[in-house]
Amino acid sequence: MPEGHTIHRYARQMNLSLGGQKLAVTSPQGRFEGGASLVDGHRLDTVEPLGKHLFFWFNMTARSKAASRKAVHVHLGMYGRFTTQKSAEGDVPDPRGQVRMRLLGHDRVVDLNGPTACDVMDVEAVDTLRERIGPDLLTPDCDRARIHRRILGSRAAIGTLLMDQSVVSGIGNIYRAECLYRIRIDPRTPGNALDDETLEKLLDDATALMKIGVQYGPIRTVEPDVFGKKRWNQLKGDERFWLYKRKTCRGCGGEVEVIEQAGRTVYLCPREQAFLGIGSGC
DNA sequence: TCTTTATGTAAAC
DNA sequence: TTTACCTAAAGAA
Repeated sequence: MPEGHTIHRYARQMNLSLGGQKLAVTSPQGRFEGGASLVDGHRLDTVEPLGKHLFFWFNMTARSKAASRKAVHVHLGMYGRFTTQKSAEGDVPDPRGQVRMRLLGHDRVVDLNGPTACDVMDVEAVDTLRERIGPDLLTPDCDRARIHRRILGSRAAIGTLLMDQSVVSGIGNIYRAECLYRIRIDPRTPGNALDDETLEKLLDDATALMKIGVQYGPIRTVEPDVFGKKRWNQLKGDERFWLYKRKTCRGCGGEVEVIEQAGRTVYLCPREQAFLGIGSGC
């Protein structure tokens, strides 16, 4: 389920299972053979998450040269996923499906299937890419002020802005709909109709929800205390949400409205979510 | 078992 | 604005 929380979760897992090790890097499927051979046999320093992107930083130190770094850049897109399995010498599991990249460490093997992007980048190329990616709410040094400037200075709809990865990175279609419902703002509200305080509340809520996502995996936007923790852990499908993909709103029981913004389906509650700005309340 | 749909983005029109 | 990428889960039959 790749929204930003999944990326942070993977980074955490893979730093634990592969970080600091020299890895055998291959492309069982073949589509990443060239890239894999560049980093094969090198040490994985760290796995860095940024929005919906992951960077596997390899130490490329050559015998006679100063240290250099290269990154395998991965974007999962809609279908991509990593799977981690145990492995031992002489007992490495067969790749399942179309495995673009396989990372083999001391006792774990990580397979990457179905990514949108998987390529090797040097430091400069990563810096260029970084410029296109807005602050990540899950990053400790997240530049909230920059997000405020972009949103409060834009006439575009808040629902569109939240999905624009150059404005704020990591939020996907589920968190967008659910956060806007939770603070009761209509997704069509222009960014510049919000005030500082409301926007801060929105970003705080998104951050809190995504942190829960990093901890548990599947997205849940309903508070644990509504159900009791045991039940909460077992919520499935649209039970986990207020609105997303639901026919009725969990809050008021009314019909959920479905619209489209920037080519993606948005769910909203027309009774509870307020449209702010010109024309509201008239 | 088959068909539809999706948490995303970039390229093509 | 639409299509393509590529995979698996969910829904329909």
